[in-house]
Amino acid sequence: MTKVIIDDVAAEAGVSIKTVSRVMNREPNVRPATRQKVEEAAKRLGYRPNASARGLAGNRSYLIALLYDSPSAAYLTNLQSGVLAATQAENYGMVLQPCQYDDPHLADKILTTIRDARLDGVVLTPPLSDHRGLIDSLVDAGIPHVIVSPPATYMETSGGLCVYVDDKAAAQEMTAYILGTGLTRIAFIKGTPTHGAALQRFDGYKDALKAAGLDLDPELVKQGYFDFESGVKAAEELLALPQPPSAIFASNDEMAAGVLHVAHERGLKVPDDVSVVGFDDTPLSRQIWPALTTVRQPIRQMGGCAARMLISRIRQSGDAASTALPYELVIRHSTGGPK
Amino acid sequence: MTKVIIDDVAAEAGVSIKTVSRVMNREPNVRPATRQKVEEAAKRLGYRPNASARGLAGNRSYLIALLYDSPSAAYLTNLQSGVLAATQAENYGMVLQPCQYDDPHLADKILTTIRDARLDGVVLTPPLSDHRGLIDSLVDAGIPHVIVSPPATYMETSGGLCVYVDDKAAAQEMTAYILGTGLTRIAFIKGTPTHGAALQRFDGYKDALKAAGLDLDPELVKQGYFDFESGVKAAEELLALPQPPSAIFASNDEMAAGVLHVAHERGLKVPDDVSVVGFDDTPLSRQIWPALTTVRQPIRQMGGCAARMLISRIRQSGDAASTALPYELVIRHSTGGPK
DNA sequence: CTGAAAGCGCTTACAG
DNA sequence: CTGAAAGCGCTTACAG
Repeated sequence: MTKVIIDDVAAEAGVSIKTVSRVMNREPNVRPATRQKVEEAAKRLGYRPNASARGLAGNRSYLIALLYDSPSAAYLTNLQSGVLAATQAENYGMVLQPCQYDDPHLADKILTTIRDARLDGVVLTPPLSDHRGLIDSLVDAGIPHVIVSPPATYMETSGGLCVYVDDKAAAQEMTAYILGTGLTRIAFIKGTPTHGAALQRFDGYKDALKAAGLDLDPELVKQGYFDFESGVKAAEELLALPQPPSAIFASNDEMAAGVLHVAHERGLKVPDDVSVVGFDDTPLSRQIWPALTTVRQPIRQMGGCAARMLISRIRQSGDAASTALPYELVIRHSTGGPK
Repeated sequence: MTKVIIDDVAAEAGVSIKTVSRVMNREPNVRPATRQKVEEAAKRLGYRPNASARGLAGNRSYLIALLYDSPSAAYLTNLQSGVLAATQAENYGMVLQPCQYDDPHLADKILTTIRDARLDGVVLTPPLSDHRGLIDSLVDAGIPHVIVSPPATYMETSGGLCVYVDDKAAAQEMTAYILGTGLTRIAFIKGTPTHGAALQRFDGYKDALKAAGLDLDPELVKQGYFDFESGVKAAEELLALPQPPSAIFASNDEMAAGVLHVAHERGLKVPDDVSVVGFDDTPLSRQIWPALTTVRQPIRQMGGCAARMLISRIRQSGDAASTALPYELVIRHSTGGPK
């Protein structure tokens, strides 16, 4: 119960406190035998480094911030939980930083916050992942950062660290699945245009049509904004067409929920009259009726991966590289064919 | 850009650093004029206290922890956002602490975490709000804490700090509303039995029936556990009854979503064949079809209130008292009557 | 109501 | 690969 400090561990291991410090911070240049001796002593004593002392002496916080602007609650909590777990395993802490994408001074404010709180690095999440001004400021200021679901152009033009899912391949595969159920008149509801993933999903849809030898019918493509309301609006237009689609692929679950809403109001049976597909596999997709066919992204793992990459970059361990994580098609009851 | 420290503020205000410290920590015994002088100097210089230095010198973290065990994502993010805002306004920080209700060593683990991280206090959220062992440990160890939605018995028997909504009155009012639409055969799906709010909601339902001169029909009351699945199960039993209910009041939105699911599968029209009501006003309640009539709790405000009460208790400012926040009936399309 | 001194437990340079 | 000294920016006692 009585608190254990670095001197205790040093005494127990028979080394100086500086060596204990090296081990706790995973610094190189410690003999394996010494490292092990220190780790055992720390464990035996139940030593936990004092975060405040570390922060004060090192002029930094050992904290990373999760930057977000009102994503869906499910997305945020999953990502958060992944970041938190990874962060604690590395003797780091996580703080939450709500942001406003539209704030013209966003980049300045964030930089100030980072300096004031001596934050070690930040994780950017959609839609902030698309905020070029913010990203550029971070790069210019030399702030370590990792981007979750970056814009397509960013991935190609920079050496920045990113975590993502191959949205294009996922959308292509899902479109192919729908085609496989015998439906060819497939509508698509696009996501927010500035969001990289939105573009990729649309590309995947187009590629699948092309691969099947089908032409893209422009009247079957509607602009949405990743929210329920825009899904409703797009669905109303689509289902009022003289020749309505036999399937609607919405770029995310919330818009798909909007589509279901409109289908129900019009007395349409899903999937008999129209198939509906989403993207994300949020809890919502299981709770609406019928349960939604969708694409699962491993959000929690993406958070963990982002945190580990960021910390490794902060420590200059230098073996961090952008990572693509696997997606998965989840076939439920809003589409025909085998479940 | 160059960092401002307490000495700079002291010099600017013409006082000692100790006085600046008093002002920043809202301590008493500072002449108003002096306080103002310091506050102006701090503002002019853009002074932000160094959290690490405060923590090290004070042997505490100026951090409060939000303790939770997998509540709904919407609930967590809302509460979190309220706590975060209040906390920052008071020069405190917030950390997240996931817990496992069923862990037999939960109380010990939490106490250890609190000591290791020198946490100043904790906010308990459902279902941890009902964990007597945890609460007792916190009380015994003298750890400042605030309970969100406490068990009914706790409120009456202890001087503990709580934030809550009058669940009983809300459920009573909602039941009365359903009765007002002309329906009398109203079923009720209870929530997790150990959860105080679950009991209160059931009490409110019973009181409303009694006030209307109606007898409680035991076969119309089902046990649920605040999750989608248990809502499905309860609804299946209810709707298979020889004389099914004309309305179903689920103790939360997720269970209500389960009820809608079953109703749709059975080809029942909502609200024509059966009215459905939830509790919480999560985003889900707007995204399912038809949009759900429910009760809104001001979750975000509850978080802010809890944080302010906790910090005031930590500072021994001593004017904190348990607080009831207002609820609101949200009438949408899953019930008959005027919208 | 206000202040001068000591010290919290680490990391940073620097040395070897 | 390892260590001795200094100091980070606050708060805590203690004084007056």
